Formats: sequence, C-alpha cells, structure tokens
Amino acid sequence: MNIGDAARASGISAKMIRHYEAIGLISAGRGANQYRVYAQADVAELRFIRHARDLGFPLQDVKRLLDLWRNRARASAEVKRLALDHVAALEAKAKSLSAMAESLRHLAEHCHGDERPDCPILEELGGAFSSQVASLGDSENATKRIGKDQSNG
Amino acid sequence: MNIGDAARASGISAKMIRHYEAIGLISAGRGANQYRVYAQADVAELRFIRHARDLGFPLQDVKRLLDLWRNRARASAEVKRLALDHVAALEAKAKSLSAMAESLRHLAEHCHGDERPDCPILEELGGAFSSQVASLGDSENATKRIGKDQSNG
DNA sequence: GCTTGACCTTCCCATAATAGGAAGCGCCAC
DNA sequence: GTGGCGCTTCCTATTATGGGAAGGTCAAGC
Repeated sequence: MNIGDAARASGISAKMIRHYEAIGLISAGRGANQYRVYAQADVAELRFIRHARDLGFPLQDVKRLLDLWRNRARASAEVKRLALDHVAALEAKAKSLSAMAESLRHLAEHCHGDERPDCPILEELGGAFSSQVASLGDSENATKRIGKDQSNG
Repeated sequence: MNIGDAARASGISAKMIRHYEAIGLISAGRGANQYRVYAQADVAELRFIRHARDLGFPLQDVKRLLDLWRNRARASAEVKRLALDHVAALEAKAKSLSAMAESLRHLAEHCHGDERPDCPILEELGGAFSSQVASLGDSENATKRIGKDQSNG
C-alpha cells in the first residue's frame, strides 16, 4: 500500500509518516515509481507509535520503545523504567499545571470582572508575587519532556 | 541600566528580553553606543511578564494582559475572562496528563520489570488499545495553548 | 598606548511535533 | 491524452527558549 493508505490505516498523517522516516523512527520500501510502500507490519508499527504518542511519550522514548518492541528478547525492565519515568514526568507536569490553575483561580475569584479598573490579578502580576508556583516546575528531566498538546487523535 | 542588569533585576534572560522586544511585547531606549537602556518602570514590566509566564500564560495573552496593565482605565472584565479561560485550559491539560499517567501507571503495574521479555506495556501499545485516553485531550482551544514547561524560573 | 575582560550588538541555528503549501511528476479513468 | 488525485521533495510556520559566532564598546590595569 501507498502512504495515503498507511496513513488512513494507522491514524497518522502522511506528513508525519514521512517525518518519522526522516528522523529514523521507521523505514519504508520504495516501489518502481519511488512511491513509499507499506506492509501490514509497517502499519502495526505506525499504530504502535500513535498509541505511544497518545500516552504522551516523546518521540525519543517512542524510538526506544519501538526498538524494544521489535526485539523479542528484550527485557521488560527497561520498558517499565521508561514507563514509570514518564509517569513521573506526566504527574509532575500535571501537578504544576494544577498549581498554576489554582493560583490563578484564586486571584480571579477576587476580581470583580466588571467595568471597574481595579483588578487583583493585574496587581498580583505586577507586584511582589513570591512565585511559589514556579518552584513546582522542577523535577528536571522529568518535567522537561512534556511537549505541547499530545492528545489529539 | 543595561540589559544585563535588567535581566538580573527581572529574572528574565537578556536573550529573552531582546526577543520580547523583537516581537513587540516591550520596547527599550538606546544609549549613544546603541546599547539598550532600561529604567525601573521597564524592569517592572519585565517582572510582570515573568509572573504571567510563571502562571503559564502564553505570550499572546501576556501581551494582552500587559496592555491592560498599562491602561489605568481598563475594565477588569477582560482580565478576569483571560484568567478564567486560562484556568480552564490549564485544568484541561492537567486532567489530560493525569489520565495519561494513570493509564500508563496501570499498565506498568502489570509489568514484571525484570529480564523476562513479556511486557503488557508493549503488548498494549502494539495491540488494540481503544485509546480512551486520547479522547480526553479535546477542549479544543482550551488545551491547545499550553506550551512546554513554563515553570522554570 | 595597549591589552584584557566583561559586556553589548546582530544574525544564524537548534529544540519538539506538527501543519501548510508550492512545484513537479505518476497513475488511473475517461 | 487529459483531468484530477496522489505522490515526491523542499521550504516555512508555529511556541518559547537557549547556544553560539563575529564583532563593537567600555573600564581597568600595566
């Protein structure tokens, strides 16, 4: 099958399939006309990638997981480690975002929200603001890897 | 003061201060030697920006908030609306990440994590996987705006 | 006066993942 | 043999930030 069919079968855009090939995540055969050719096994890999991305794994981790998936003799230890590291990263990021939301909601609750100009939100942004929130965003390599919205199908 | 002093005083790197100027977020005077010159009021604006970024506001929103902050006659309604929209976006994203984490943790709990090759995590990624998780990442423009890790000082 | 070093300038590149579009060629149906 | 769709590659944009090169400036010290 051609790339369009593989895209429909896997739920990954043709654009991204080419990209994944360019960065060495997958490979594809070529037909006589230079069109990329995909077999069912390739589609299975693409689906694997999509599922890993749906779980928020960065492509770097996906690459590693894919290697492990292909290798029948792999040890499950590394998979589990990758997964749990990622869980920690996701939870750290979620916690950080929740803390931001809570801070901001707190500020917003004290804002009239009418035509009057005085607004505690702006006052707080301009003022002292000891930034307790920011300090949640540590966990170093844990938090750093959570990209943008990864949850689109 | 020069850009280095402003950077130290505001907690924003000189690199980013130049960037913020380039995208029209702030402006700066120039000395005879073409060096950028900052006053206390400029540092206050930079601090404002940093606080808004700490709360996860995207620069586009920061620009709007900054305009409102500068305008003494602003109505607090728009500020509150921006804030609450952002709260919703943050919470949606946090929820999405938590759901991912929970799914993944669930999978990891059933993985031996030793030298044996069988691993339910990989099996699930390769297999059916009805992707209930992915459907959480909707909320359209709510979720789309949460960038990468914004919580670093 | 000349060197050294810290600081500033602009410009280019890289990151992560994805999307949009242009220009050109292939292929199948009519 | 042509229209239209699908494929190819290449370039650009997004968001926020950092790294680095090449070169100008200024103050201090010898």
